[in-house]
Amino acid sequence: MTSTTLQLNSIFSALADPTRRDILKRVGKKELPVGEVAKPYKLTLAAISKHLKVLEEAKLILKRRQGKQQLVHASPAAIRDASAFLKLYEAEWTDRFDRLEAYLIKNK
Amino acid sequence: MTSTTLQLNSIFSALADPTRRDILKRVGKKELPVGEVAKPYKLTLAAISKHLKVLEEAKLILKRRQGKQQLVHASPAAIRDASAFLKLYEAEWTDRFDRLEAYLIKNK
DNA sequence: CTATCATTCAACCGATAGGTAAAGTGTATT
DNA sequence: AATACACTTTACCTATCGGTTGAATGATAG
Repeated sequence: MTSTTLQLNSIFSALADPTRRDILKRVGKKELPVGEVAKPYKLTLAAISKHLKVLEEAKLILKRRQGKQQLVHASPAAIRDASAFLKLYEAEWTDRFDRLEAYLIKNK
Repeated sequence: MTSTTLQLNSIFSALADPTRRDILKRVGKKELPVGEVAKPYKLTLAAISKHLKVLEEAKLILKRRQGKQQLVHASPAAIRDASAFLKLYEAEWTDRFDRLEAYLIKNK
């Protein structure tokens, strides 16, 4: 598999989990330490730490150490890749789909 | 969980598999019977049928029966939802990220 | 009706995902 | 040096995923 394929695999599977999408939303607005990231969820810190690892491996977030804390923020590159993938098909499919639907209605 | 959340879960996890992304790409160009969809892959028809079910449940494809065959085509609505989700954050994150990077470089 | 073609469903399997609890690591603080 | 704080890693559990084979279904052809 190409590296792009592997990247898309990890980006989309990272985005498939609602907790991770929510984390992403929050660290996109403001850089947060892991402890703060974890607060809204009724999950253990270990679970959040795992979610962050998945997001980091998909390059959707970056971490930097500041003293004892690890500060987390969203990284736009991966989101741009996923978004580009979807945009590529969006317009084309919409056109084809509209023509097909019109045809099916006409011949029903 | 809201229905939008559930939809995004199923859309992104459907897109996380490279075989499914490839199928999607092909049925976006041309409506194909299941047997044709299956041909390029070294998987059983049953496996492809499962992949199609996942895509259908995510509303990324639609099927219609024509005689013995089931014709498969891409449906743009779900792709638009996922694309909208990503676009929403793309610009915002890019801005924030650029400012943060500039700050970190200045203070390194 | 029966046979055949196109596809799906059911049962099963090994691997991966998401969660926990508990031990381990890195960085201040005293 | 010892303790505390902020995570991360490990070991484990259960559920889901992606695949297989083989039986079942739906639609047409003879």
